[in-house]
Amino acid sequence: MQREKSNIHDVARKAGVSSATVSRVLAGNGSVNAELRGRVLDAVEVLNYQPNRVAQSLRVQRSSTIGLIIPDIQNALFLSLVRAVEDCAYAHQLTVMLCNTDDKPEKELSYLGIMRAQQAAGLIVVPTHPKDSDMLSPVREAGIPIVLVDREISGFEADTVIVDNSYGAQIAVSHLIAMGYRRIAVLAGPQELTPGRKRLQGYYNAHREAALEPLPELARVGTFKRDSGYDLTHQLMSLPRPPDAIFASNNLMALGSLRALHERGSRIPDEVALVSFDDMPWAEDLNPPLTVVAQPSYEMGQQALELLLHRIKSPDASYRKVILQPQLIIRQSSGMPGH
Amino acid sequence: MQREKSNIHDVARKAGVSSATVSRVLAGNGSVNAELRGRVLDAVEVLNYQPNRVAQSLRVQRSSTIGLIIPDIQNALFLSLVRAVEDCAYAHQLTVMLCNTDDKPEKELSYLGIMRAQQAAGLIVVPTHPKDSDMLSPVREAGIPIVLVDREISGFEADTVIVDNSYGAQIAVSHLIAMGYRRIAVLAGPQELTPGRKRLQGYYNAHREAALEPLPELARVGTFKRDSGYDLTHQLMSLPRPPDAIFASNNLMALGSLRALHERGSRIPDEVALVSFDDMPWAEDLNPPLTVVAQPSYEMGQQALELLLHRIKSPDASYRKVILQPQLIIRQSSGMPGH
DNA sequence: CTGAAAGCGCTTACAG
DNA sequence: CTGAAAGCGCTTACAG
Repeated sequence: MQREKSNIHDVARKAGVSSATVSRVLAGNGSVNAELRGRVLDAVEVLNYQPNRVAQSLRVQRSSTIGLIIPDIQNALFLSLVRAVEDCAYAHQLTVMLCNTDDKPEKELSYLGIMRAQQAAGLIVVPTHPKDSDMLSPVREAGIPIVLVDREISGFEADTVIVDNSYGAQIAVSHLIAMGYRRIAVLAGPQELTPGRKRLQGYYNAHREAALEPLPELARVGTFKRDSGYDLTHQLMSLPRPPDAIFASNNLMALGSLRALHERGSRIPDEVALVSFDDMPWAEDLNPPLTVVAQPSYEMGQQALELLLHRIKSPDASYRKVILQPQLIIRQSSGMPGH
Repeated sequence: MQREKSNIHDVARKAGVSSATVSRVLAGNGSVNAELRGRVLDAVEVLNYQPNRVAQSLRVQRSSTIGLIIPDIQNALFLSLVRAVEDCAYAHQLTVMLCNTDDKPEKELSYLGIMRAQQAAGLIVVPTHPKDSDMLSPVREAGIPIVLVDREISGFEADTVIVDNSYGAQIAVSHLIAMGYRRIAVLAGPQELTPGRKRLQGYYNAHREAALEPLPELARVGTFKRDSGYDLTHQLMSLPRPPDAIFASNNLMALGSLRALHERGSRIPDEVALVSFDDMPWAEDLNPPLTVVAQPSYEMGQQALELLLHRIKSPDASYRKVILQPQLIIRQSSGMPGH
C-alpha cells in the first residue's frame, strides 16, 4: 500500500535519472535512451506514480479541463449534449466541468470567471443572452478558446454548432398543415435568441409556403420552460376559437403543453395536435407518442468538442460554423385518426 | 480592455504592498491595515485581477473541484442528483467535474486516477462494483475524502447517502397487492449491488407480509438498463400464464418495460399494471401516468455534498450514513379502473 | 541524449 | 501588522 504520494523527483531518484528525463519519458517529448526509459517506466510502476495535473497545468499555463456552460442539464437537449461532450472529452484525456446557468447572465458571468481562474483549456458554451459578447470576448482574449452551441451571438464570431432552426420548425408546421390542421398555434421561445426567433420564422414560412394566413392570436411568445408551455397552452385553449394544433418550440414547452392538455381533457390529436422541437428518449412513451423535430444533440456535442480541439491546436484558423439538419419524427400526436 | 492577465505581483506593485498582503486581503486570512486593504482592493478592481486557482491548488495541495462519479447522467435518478450537487457546489464556490462510468469498473478506476491527479477536494461516487473498495481505498488514503451515494460497498466504511431500498420496494409491491394484483412480476437489478438486492428483498417482504407465495418464474434479474427491462418484459408476457402486474426496479427498466407492453398492445393497468422505482419529471405524462416510488434524488445530492464538505473540514470525524425515505406516488398505471 | 536551473502564481511559516 | 523567501510539482529553454 503506497500511502505517500510520490512526485517526479521520487521517480527520478529511484530511476537514477533527472526529473527532466522522467518528464520527457512520460510526456513523450524529446527522445530518451532506451535503457533510461526502461528504468523510468519501472520506477513509475513501482511507485505507482501519476503526474500531478495541477502542477502541469500551472507550468504550461493551461489545464486539461474544458468548461461546459449550458442553461440546464434537465433540458433533454442539453442532457444528451453533455453526455456527448463527456464521452469525447474522456477519449481525449480531458475532463469536463459542468456549469448550469439557468439562462441567467450573472451566473454565466460568474462561471466564466471561474473557468478563467481555472485556466480551462477551452469552453463550450450555450450563451444566455444576445449581449453575451461582452463577457465572452475578454475570456477569449485571455487565451481561452470558445465554441458556441445552439445559439449565435451578434458581434461575436466564433466556432459554432447549430441546427437549422427555421427549417426544423418549417417541416414540423408543414407536416401539421399536410395533416389537415388549419388553426395552428405556436409556443414560441424568447425572441432575443436565435433558436426562439428562427423557429418562429419557420412557423411563418410554412404558412407562407402553403399560402395560409397565420392567425395572430395563435402565436404566443414565452420562455423555453415547462411552465411557460403550460400557461400558454391553457390560454390558447381558452380562446373562443382554440387552435386545432400546437407547435411547441422546445421539449420543455411541449411537456408543459401536454400537461395542460391532459388537465383539460383535450383529446390528442383528435381535438388538438401537438408537435415539438427536440426529441427525448421517452418521447415515444408519452401519451400520446410525440411527433417531434429531432435535433442531433449527441452529434452536436461531438462536433462542438471537435471544433474546440481544433481551435486549441490552431488558434488562428478561421472560424467554422457547423449547421446540422434536424429531422421530423412522426408519431401519434400529429396523426388524425378521427378523420 | 485588459488584454494581459495580471498576477498577484502586479496587484502588489500597483497597491504598493507585498504579494503576501494581497493574498491576505483576498483570502481574508490574517488582519490587514484598513488603508492597505483599501489600496489592494482598488488595485484588484483596476487590474480586474482574479487569483489563479491552479496556482492556489498547487500551493495548498487541494483544488476547489469536486468529482462527481456516476454511472450515467441519462438515468433520471442521477440527472437530478447531478443538478443538486452542482447547485450546492456553486453556492460553495466549488466546481464539479462530471464523470460517467457507465457502471464499468475500468472507467471508474480511470476517473479515480484522474481525480487524484487533479487533486480533487473530494469525491461523490456511485460505486460500480461490490469490490470497489480496492480502488476507492487508495484514493482516500491519498487524502481525498469520498462520499458514497445510492450504493454501499462492503469493506469500505464511508459517509453515505442512500434510500431505504427494501422499504421502497415493499410499499410499491404492497400497493399492487392492495389493488388486487396477485401475479406480480419483478424486474430486478443486479444482485451484486445493494439497490438491486434490497429492492428484490422488499418485493419478497411485501409478499410475506400479505401471506402470499411469490411465484418463482415471475422474478427476473437483469441490469438497470432500458434494454433489460424491455427484454424481461417480453419474456414475462410470453409466459403461459403472464403476470398481472410488473414492478420495475428502476426508471430505465420501467421505460423499457413500458415500451415492450405497448408493442404487445397490453392494456395498462387493466391487463397488466406497472410500478417503477424512481420518479421522473415526465412520469405523469407517460402513457399511462406511472405509479412510482420516488427517491428524493435532489435531496440526496444536497446531503452528499454536505457530508463531503463536513468531511473535508473534519477528516477524522466518524462516518455518517444518511438514509432517506422513498415515497409512493400513485398514478394511473397501477389503478384497476376495470374492476 | 541528458541534467541543472528557472519559473508558472500562489500561500504561509518565519522574522521583525 | 507586514514583507522576504521558500516551496507546491511540474516543463522547458539552455548548455553540454
